[in-house]
Amino acid sequence: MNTMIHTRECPIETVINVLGGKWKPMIYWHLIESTKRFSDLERLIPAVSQKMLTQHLRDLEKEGLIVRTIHPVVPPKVEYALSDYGKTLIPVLEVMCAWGENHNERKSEESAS
Amino acid sequence: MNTMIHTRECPIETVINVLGGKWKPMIYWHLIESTKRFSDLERLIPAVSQKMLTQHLRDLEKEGLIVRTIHPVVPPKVEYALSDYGKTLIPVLEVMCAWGENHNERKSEESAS
DNA sequence: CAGGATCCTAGAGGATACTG
DNA sequence: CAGTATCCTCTAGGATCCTG
Repeated sequence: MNTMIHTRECPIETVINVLGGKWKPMIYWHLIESTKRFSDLERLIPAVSQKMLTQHLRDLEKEGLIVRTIHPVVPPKVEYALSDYGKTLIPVLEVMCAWGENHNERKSEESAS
Repeated sequence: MNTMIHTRECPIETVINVLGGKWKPMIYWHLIESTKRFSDLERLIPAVSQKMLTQHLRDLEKEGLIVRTIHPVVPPKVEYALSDYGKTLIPVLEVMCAWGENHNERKSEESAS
């Protein structure tokens, strides 16, 4: 495989596409902590619409980052968890998170001066 | 302006917002290599429109990531370079890039099977 | 409970023309 | 050369209603 970055789709865009949905980082973030049900995520992220929550979960599942488990009970019980592969994103998120926090502080200071 | 909104915005979203424009990662990526003129970037990123190139450059400048230097000559000469602060993003990009490349390969294999 | 199906809007981005 | 200024398109996302 060619590792000449410029000739291929920028891998950074890949990451942004994977996490780029409005609520995806937050969804992912909550799943790092533990497995969650659909209604858990709705409660944890009150502003998200059902439609987008569903759609983002499907996207993340399609990328192999999360696993959707349907328990055949009544009422329905569906659980979402990070896949082993999905966990490989955690260190990436941590690095991003650290920079993002610093950047937010920087902007706060600058608007306070 | 105060920072009353201390809802602890997810720092990951901060990174995504900073790099989230359609061409921002690519612009940034080219500037890592060296200082570039506006026309250089147009040539390096043929698909970008003038409008978006200008707009994204302004955004990146506003975030303090790049520096815009106007040389008072005729014809105009404007150069864009990473700021020292902007360079702090490089390690973050490298981590993202590594994961993104791996993810692209993974998806290639899966669609080839 | 965990969604699917519809309809609708805002804003990111594109196309084109013009200019100091 | 390095942009503005307009106008236009397209889609991510929101709101609402319905169901196995």
